[in-house]
Amino acid sequence: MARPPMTRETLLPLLAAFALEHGIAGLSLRPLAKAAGTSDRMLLYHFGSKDKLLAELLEYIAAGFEAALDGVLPTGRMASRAACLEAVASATRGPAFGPYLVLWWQIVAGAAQGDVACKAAAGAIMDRLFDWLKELLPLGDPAPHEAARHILTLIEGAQMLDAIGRPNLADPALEGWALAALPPAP
Amino acid sequence: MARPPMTRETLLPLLAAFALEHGIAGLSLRPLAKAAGTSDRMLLYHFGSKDKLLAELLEYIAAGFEAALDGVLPTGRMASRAACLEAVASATRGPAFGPYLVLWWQIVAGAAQGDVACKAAAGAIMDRLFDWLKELLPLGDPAPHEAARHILTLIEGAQMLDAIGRPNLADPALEGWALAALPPAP
DNA sequence: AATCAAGTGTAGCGACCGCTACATTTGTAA
DNA sequence: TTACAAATGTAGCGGTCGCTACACTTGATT
Repeated sequence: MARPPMTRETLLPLLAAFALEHGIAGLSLRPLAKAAGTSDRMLLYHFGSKDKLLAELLEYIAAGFEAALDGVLPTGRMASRAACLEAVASATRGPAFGPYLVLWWQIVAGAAQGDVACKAAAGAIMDRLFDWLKELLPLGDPAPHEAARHILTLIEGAQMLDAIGRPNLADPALEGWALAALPPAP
Repeated sequence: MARPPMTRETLLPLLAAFALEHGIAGLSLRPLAKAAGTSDRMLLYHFGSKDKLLAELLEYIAAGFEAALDGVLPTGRMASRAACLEAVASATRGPAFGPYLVLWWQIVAGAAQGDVACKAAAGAIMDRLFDWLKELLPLGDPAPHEAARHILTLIEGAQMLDAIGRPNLADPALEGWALAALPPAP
C-alpha cells in the first residue's frame, strides 16, 4: 500500500472527520495525527503550529458546514414565511445534522471568548444561512431582509434550547403562527 | 491576618469569580487554587476530585446566574408582549451581563457534548428565565405559555448572534412587531 | 496530659502536552 | 552519479496536568 501524498489538502478532510467526532475543545495533536494516519511531528511540519492548524481546520469545517446546509436545505421559493421557517428548522434540527452541532456550539463558545478564527467561521456560516433564508422566502415578501433575520433568530434560539435538552421550550415558536404578522416595510 | 475557615461554601464564591473571568473550558486546578488563596492539594481535599469540584461549581454558578437575572430583570407585569421582549432583551444583552455570557456559551457547548452537569445548569437557568417571562407577560395574555416560549427563543437566538459578532442579524426581530400576532389558544 | 481525627504543606509521580533537534530516507535536478 | 532540498522517523525536552504519599500541625475529646 503505497502511501498517498500528504499535504494540507489531503490531511484536512481526515482532521475534520476527527474534529467532528471528538470536538475541537480539548483537541491534542497526537490523537488527531494518529486518526489521520500520521504523527504530531508531521502535522506541525505541514501546518506550522497547532494554532495555525486549528485556524485552517476551522475554515475547512466552516466550508463543510455550509456544504452540509446545501445538501439538506430545500431549493426554490417556499410558499410562505411559515413554510420557510418550517423547512429550515426541520432540516437543521434533524438527526443528519447532529454531528455538526456539537462542534457548532464549541465554535460559538470560542467566538464568545474572543477567538477570531471561531468568530470568522461562525459568522461565515450564519451569513450563509441568512442568504439562504432570503432566497427561500416567497418572491413577493414585502420585507425579506427582516423576515430572514426573524426566522434565523428563531431557529438559532431553538437550536440552543435543543442543545441543552429543553426542546420543549422552543417548539411552539416554530409552528408557524409566529410569522403571521408582517414586519413594517423597511 | 488569621486565615478564615476554608470550606466548600467559602471557597465556591472565589472559584466562581475565577471561572467567570477565565471560563471553565480549560480550567486547571493550580491557577484556580492560587486565585482562591489555596493549593490544588486543598481543592481536591475539599471537593474530592476535579470533576466533583466542577459539578459543584457549575451548580453554584447557575444559582449566581439566576441571581444576576433577578437583579437585572424588571418586576411587575409588562404592558404587552412586545414590552416584555424588549425589557428582557435589553436586560440580558446589556453590558452588565457580559461576563456571564462567555461562561454561558461554554456551558451550552458542554451540554451539547452530553455533559450532564452542564445540561442541568443550563436547563435550570433557562427554566428560570422561562418562568420569569411568564410572570412578566400581561395578565390578560391569552397564551402566556406559548408567548413566553416564543420570546425565550427569540432572545436566545439573538444572544447567540451577538456572541459570534453578528448582532445585526438579530436586532430587527426584537423590535416589537414580531409579537403582534397572537398564538392560537392552547 | 494523652489521643486522635481533621486540616495543611511539601514534594513528586506518571501521563500528556506542544514543540524541536537530529538523523535518515526519498525524489529530483544537475 | 552526485548533490541537494523536501519529507519523515525517532527521541526527547521542558512544561503542565490531575492526583497522591507522607509528614506535620492543630484543636477538640477523653
